[in-house]
Amino acid sequence: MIEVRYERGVYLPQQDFWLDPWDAKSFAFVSHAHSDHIAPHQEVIVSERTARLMRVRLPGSRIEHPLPFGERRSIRGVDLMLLPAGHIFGSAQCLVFAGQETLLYTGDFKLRPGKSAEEPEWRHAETLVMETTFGRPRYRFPPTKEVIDQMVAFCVETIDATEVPVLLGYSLGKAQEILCALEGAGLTPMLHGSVYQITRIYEQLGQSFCKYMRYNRNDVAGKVLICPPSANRSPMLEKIPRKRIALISGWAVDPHAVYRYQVDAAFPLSDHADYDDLLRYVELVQPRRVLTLHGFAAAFASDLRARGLDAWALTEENQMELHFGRREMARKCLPTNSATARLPNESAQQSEFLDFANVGEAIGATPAKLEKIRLLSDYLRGLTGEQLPIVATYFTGRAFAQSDPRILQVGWAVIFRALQEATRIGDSEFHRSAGRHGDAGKTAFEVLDGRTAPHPFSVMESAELFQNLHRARGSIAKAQLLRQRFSVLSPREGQYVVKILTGDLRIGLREGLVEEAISKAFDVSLDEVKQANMLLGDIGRTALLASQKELHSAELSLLRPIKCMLATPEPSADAVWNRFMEAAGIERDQSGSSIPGTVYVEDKFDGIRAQLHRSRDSVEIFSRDLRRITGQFPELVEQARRFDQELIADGEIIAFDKGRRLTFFDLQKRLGRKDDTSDLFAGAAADVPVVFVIFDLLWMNGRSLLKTPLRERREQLGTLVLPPQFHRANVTPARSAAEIEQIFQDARRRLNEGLMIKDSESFYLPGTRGMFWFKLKRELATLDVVVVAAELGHGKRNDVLSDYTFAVRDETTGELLPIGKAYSGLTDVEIAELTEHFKQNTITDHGRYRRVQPNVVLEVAFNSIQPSTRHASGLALRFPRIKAIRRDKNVDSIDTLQYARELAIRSGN
DNA sequence: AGTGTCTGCCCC
DNA sequence: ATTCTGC
DNA sequence: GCAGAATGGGCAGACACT
Repeated sequence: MIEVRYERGVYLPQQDFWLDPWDAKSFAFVSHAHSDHIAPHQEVIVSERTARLMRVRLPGSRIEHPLPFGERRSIRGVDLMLLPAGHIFGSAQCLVFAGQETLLYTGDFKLRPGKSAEEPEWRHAETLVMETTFGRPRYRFPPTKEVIDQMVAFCVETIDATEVPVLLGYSLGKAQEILCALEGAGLTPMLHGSVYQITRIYEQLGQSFCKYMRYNRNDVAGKVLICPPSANRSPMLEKIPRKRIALISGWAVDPHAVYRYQVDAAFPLSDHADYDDLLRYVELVQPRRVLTLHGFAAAFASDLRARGLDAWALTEENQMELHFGRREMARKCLPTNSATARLPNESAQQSEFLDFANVGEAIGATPAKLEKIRLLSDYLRGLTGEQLPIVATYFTGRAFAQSDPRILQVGWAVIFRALQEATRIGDSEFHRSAGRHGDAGKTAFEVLDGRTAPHPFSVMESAELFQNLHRARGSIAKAQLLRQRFSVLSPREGQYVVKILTGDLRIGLREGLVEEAISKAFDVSLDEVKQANMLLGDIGRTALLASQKELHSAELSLLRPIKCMLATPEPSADAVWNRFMEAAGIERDQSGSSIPGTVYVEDKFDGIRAQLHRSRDSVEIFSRDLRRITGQFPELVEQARRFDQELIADGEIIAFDKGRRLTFFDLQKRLGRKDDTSDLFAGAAADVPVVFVIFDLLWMNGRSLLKTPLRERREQLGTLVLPPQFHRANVTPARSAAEIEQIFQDARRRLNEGLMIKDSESFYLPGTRGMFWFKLKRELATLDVVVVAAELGHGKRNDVLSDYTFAVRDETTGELLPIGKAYSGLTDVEIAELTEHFKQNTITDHGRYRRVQPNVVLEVAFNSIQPSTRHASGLALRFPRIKAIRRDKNVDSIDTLQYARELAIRSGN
């Protein structure tokens, strides 16, 4: 086989011949005239057209051998032939003959036909040396015509909006391809100077184009600007106020290309072969050996080996997709490992918060979880120790850590007010924008766009902003602070400030994926990260510890809350039992151990999940989301001091008086109430007495019980002496689905909402909703109701009527009285159908909200029903959800107000 | 002072 | 809380 | 199976408005 080496260019030592070397050599083949290829070699082999282009781009003297395509020649003892490569005008492949052996070097090439490059040709060769810029399966380009149509549509729309379309493509090759693509679309291209110059040379070489103009800054209106990518963010373009920029490149298929390259649109028109064409080319050439270079060389070689070919990468530069346009740009492009790689010549000032927002956009743009994690971890890795905890917290949609007691007291009203004042937009326009999106973040982006004077916003400044918002008293002061900031933020930054304020990032990434990104970024185990985050309740601090490899310093300790174990809902005793059988079956297969046969059944309590920490001299109570609620239950704290042991107990606080369980409704009355510690037993505590029902023991006398089976935990719990106002949850063992069902029926008779069913051998798994605890609930009753109004949803449901107000009939007057609203329970398809129906059955249209003909009957389920002033019926449902669309019923057969009242009375409310 | 509006990692 | 959806 | 998004009602508290 012909020997091949690689050293900043392909080298054939037996022939002493270089192929596309970066540095000046005595004798080399130059495949095409891109500037990175045309070093001042002494003697070159080129195609005739490349020779012409090269003379313009690299003046000076050298020995040239301009060869026609398809003719075999011998030059300086090298036996070779050039073939068209289809990459750009004049681009060539080089076929080298050595005895019986041949080697085909592709240079840059593509197979799909272009309008300004020759048709590619190929020959069989034993060795194929090929470029693999797009050697990954995700780079499959759509049909060229489709891309061109999109590109033309982009230009037309932009001009219609009286803005200037700017298309970015290399001045040699890509720009001319774009020019050809625009032919016949009725558009007038205007060429950047460097593009103009090259295009003229093309014309001298016999290529013809549609009519075009040279760039003239006073005449851009209605034209399509074609510029090299380096012009993005350049002073020239900055002078054009209203423009939309599109990148024309194979990298456009990356879902986050728009954010990475800071453009408004991106179209995948490439002069390189895509993944499928790379594979196809290998099949056409039928080589015995393949050597890959550029782009994803290693990955592509590995794919070929998986197909049984002898294939190896000549370089290991696998990061090329980060350097836009590879070699041509690589020299000018800053090296970067971040997801925010930018085109060269970016404006000098950089905003850290904009980086953060752009990473968020990139994460939101890809649906793939692993890609999200990769983007985030790359970004986190590049942050300072000061920034890291702040930004990690932002990515969970919070301004402050979970365990941080600070709250912002900033909601929609304050945000909208601040936006409106910052932009001085009139009410009607503002509400039109807000109404169109149903998403505060998007509204912020839209209204801020072009109405602010952005300047850089650092991560630390953003932390100060949130701190100040927290400190400010009153919605007016908060709105004022926000307004000041909005007016100096870019729209994207404003959008992300709003996203954090509303706690809704909506980029398909929440705490779980942030944990994974931290694990990946700092090369620590995911378990350790989760463990530390659970213990600290602070993802930012967790990230910082991870970066310092200090995660082990977080430990389970008394007086620091841990996440609680959750139960998976199941609709029937059979379903629950089957789950246990499945789990036991799997376990038996693996370990040979026997099925436990017995599960623990407890009442499900309708109160507040709570965690009691009792140390030698203090007591704390935490809610299920780790908030400290000690102050709300002073009498429980007082009683808890009587425990003999130090312990952490898991349980439920329920309203309880005179030996009788009260409802959640009763408990709620004292929940938000502020307690006056000087008057412990006077107010709220006396009003609504509570008890703490303990059902699990997590820690006792210095020992963690998390990895002790439930059976043993319950045994220990059984030995505790309980102070007044502390109860122990009863456990009933069950050995079959029928037994569970029996216990469930009993619970029902006691008007209990359901059961908890637990694997007696399971460990306590904080924060997980696993296959060890289940909850069994069933509706007491359902109501048949009729929809009287429909509203547009939010986020991705912004265009559908997904939110329904429904009514029952008052028998005495015949009136339809609203009793609740629901969205939950319908599939997207059903929502789409109902949207269509309601649009055609609208009585009055108030924009986002419309009253509709009462002709759709829903069966709704609910957790409880109680008196309320919210709806005209005087009743309200807790956790309403749609069970079914009752197409078999009409408005005459819905349930009555009288029946609903009966249900409310029967359930004790 | 009385009423109305908004908010809450609200609680479920 | 609940439910559906995409991975 | 998991994680995420998009939805429900109700209370007390804090402030704004009149």
